[in-house]
Amino acid sequence: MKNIIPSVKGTRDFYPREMAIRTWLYDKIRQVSESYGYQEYEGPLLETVELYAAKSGEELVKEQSFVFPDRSGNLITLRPELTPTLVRMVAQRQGQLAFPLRWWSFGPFWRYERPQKGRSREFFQWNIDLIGEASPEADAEIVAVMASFFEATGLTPTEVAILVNNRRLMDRELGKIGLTEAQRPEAFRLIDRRDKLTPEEWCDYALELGLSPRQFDQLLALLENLELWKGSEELARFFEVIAALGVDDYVKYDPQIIRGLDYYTGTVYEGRATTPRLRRALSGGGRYDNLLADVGGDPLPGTGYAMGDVVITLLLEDTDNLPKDLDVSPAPVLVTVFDESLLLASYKLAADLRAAGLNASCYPAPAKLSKQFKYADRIGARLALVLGPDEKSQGQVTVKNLLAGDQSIIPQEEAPALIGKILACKKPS
RNA sequence: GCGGAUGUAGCUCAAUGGCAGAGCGUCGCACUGUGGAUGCGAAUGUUGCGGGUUCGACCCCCGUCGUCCGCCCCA
Repeated sequence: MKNIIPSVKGTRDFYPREMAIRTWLYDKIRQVSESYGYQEYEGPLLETVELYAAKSGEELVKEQSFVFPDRSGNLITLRPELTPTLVRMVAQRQGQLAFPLRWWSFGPFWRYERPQKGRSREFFQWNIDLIGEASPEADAEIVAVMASFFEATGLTPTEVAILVNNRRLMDRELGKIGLTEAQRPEAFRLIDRRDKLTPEEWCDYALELGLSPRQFDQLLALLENLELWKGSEELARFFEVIAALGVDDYVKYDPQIIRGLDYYTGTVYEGRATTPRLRRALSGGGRYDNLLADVGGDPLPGTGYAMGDVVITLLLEDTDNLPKDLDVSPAPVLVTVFDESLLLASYKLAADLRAAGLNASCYPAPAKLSKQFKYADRIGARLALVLGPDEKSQGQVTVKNLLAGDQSIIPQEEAPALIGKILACKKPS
């Protein structure tokens, strides 16, 4: 392989096989989202840097985004997340939209990070949000959509879990053990990082924040307390609704879930793979009640999450839940070209088939039939048609079933109807 | 941004510092009107790139780029 210009670092090429998987995933997402009454939308892939500068995490826009000047010197960002765009779109038409708003989207995003397993610089992300409803029911519904997606793709509660916590609850509990309001955001960060540090490092970090040894012990106890949610009316109601929606197998309380983004205000949740081979975050989100007001809209509560395509696809592959029969050959019929003098007749036959609504391709040039049959086999065609001198003189065409190996000769004018009938029979598999 | 591996034919990988190979795939033929099987044959390389050491480098050293695996961060 020489002199081939390399692809941009961290991007992926979707060959037909991978593209079929991506389309399959998109279809699943659409199916689940729409089953709950959510509408598809899409925003621009390019945004001004200002849109993210206001909120998001500092690091997300400063260090992890693709930002570059356009020809007039304005700084353009390849979107690293969708929520700011969503919030803008809602704020712009706040008076015209019907609330509560249920919207979903699936599209590309970019983050300037070091690529590795489960992470690329260009990825696809499912976003789904419920805006205009502040109740725990709204959070529960959104979490139920996530659970339904797992269920629809064959992932079981032993393979994935949705961990839930509530920032208001944690804020209150931190207050109870004597942390000042100024200390609490840092304490959130501390909790968020617990899994990423050794117990010693974590303890040092805690003491650095000014926690007393007694407070440290109290914090530890807090994070071990799986009953903590019972002290939150919001979460108590949330779990009731989750049970009513029939997805409680997937949803668990976890006092350690905090989430990194600064704009979350209430219930937060995270979909995790729990299989030993792949213990990673699949999706994450939460309630953001101040975001609309922050960008200049009237106050509106919202809740929603995002799921990237990379890790979920890895997990689905790992758990053997990717479909095996993805059809990468849209044209089940290949018309062969016998020789130069019959090329146009073959082209016309293929056109007749297409006019009848069948997907058909025609070999583009005369070639040995063995070569054309081999090609038909390679592209996964089910039928190969031969229009040679014998057939032509009789007004007929040979139809060979490539799976069964048998063939028959049929009148050419009946070919579209008969072939349609053959293809309508279930695929022998 | 930090650490560790790795880079040889289209793919998967061999080759102790001494002629750069195999399997699979591709192409051709057996089979000038029929694919998936079989047999025979053929093509394919600046060993990522640039330096260095050496009589001699795929092999050792330095640099660089890509990829992979961790960390950071996140989806």
